[in-house]
Amino acid sequence: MSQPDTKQRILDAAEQLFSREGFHNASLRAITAAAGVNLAAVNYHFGGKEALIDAIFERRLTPLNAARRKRLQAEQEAARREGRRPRAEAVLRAFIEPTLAFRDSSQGARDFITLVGRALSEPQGLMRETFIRHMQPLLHTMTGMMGAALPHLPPQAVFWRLFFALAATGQTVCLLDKPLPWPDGVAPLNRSDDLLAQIVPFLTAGMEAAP
Amino acid sequence: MSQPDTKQRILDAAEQLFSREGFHNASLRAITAAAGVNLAAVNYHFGGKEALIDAIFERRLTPLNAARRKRLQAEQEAARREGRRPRAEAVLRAFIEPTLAFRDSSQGARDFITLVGRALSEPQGLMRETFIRHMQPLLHTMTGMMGAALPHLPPQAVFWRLFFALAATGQTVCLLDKPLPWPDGVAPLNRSDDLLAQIVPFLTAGMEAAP
DNA sequence: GTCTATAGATTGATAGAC
DNA sequence: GTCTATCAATCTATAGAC
Repeated sequence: MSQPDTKQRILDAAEQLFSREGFHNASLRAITAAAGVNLAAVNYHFGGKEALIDAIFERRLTPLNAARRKRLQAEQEAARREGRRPRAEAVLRAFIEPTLAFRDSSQGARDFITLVGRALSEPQGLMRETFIRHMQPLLHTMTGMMGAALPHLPPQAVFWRLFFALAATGQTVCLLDKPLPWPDGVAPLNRSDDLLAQIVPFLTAGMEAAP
Repeated sequence: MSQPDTKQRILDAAEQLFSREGFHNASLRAITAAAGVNLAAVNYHFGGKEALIDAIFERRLTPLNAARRKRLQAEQEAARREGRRPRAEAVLRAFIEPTLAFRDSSQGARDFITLVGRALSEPQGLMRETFIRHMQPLLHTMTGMMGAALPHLPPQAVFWRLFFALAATGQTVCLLDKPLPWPDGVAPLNRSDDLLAQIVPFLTAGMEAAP
């Protein structure tokens, strides 16, 4: 590879343009121009426009979900060692805190979060299916731990409350990365620890509400 | 108008195709073919492809937000009459119940909900701005009532908790209209009263959590 | 108001030189 | 691996007959 980072440059540009303009509205000409590579490079290195989607999600979600899983396993281990159940708040934090750290890490990460919002808003299609495929094992683990944390709740209720909590978290993180008409005197919660301090009590109370 | 419902037929088809394929990926050819009208009819009746967006959101959000506002005013009036504060749960229900009734009303309504999800997932653009413009006055009213319902909370906390609650509601309603890999033994909550019974306690507990 | 025909621009992909 | 040149398909929008 005479240009050893051509593939990464293309992924950076595609991530940014797919998230800002949408997959269909971001042309290969715009992507390759932003990446500073030749128009034909996408087809040479990836095989086509659609193959960029897999590569983008793979690159971001593999390390992010590994960080989340590590946090889940730490709580699992701590609960076992201390002879207690896992805590609902810890399970939520194991998902949210790595998410916010990821979001704070780069503009490319913030673009990727916007792209995740687009992926989930599609009724079907490659982006949506790729994202779901990458998330499913982690969500399965989280559901199990949440059931252990809330043993008095019916499994159906556990599942749906976790669904609501992750929907709120995901939509909030996505919306924070976009311009919104904030009312007077309300700060946009740009600092991750401020957001954490607001959302964790909200979600924890929801998870632990009386049935 | 020799074809008095040409405009409505176009709106129906555009709503369905914009929500399923995305704005840029739904061509005027596909829309006019689905509507059974001529290709040139969109430009004649609306002036262009982008003008369809305004017409679609206007047609759906005007009656839906009127129903929500009516429910808010009923709670406002009941609280005044009984000399109490508005209830957080009633404010939430004033938003959610008309939403679910709307969703149950037709396939076109479900398509529109998917389209709202797309509108919010865009970082900018006509769809996003049109939706926000239609929602802002109602959200302002809801924020004020939620502040009256939770007078012990700082206004910042009231705002953000309502934000989380609406993010969870919106994302949940959007996701329910799309195929998801439901785990074994979990029903998709297709019945609106089942969803209501699960989500209202979750959100109410979050809104009323200790600060 | 509806229709055909078409202009004018843009797209993803690829063949072939280097 | 990179680049130019180009093909074939698609798009929105519009001119003009009826």
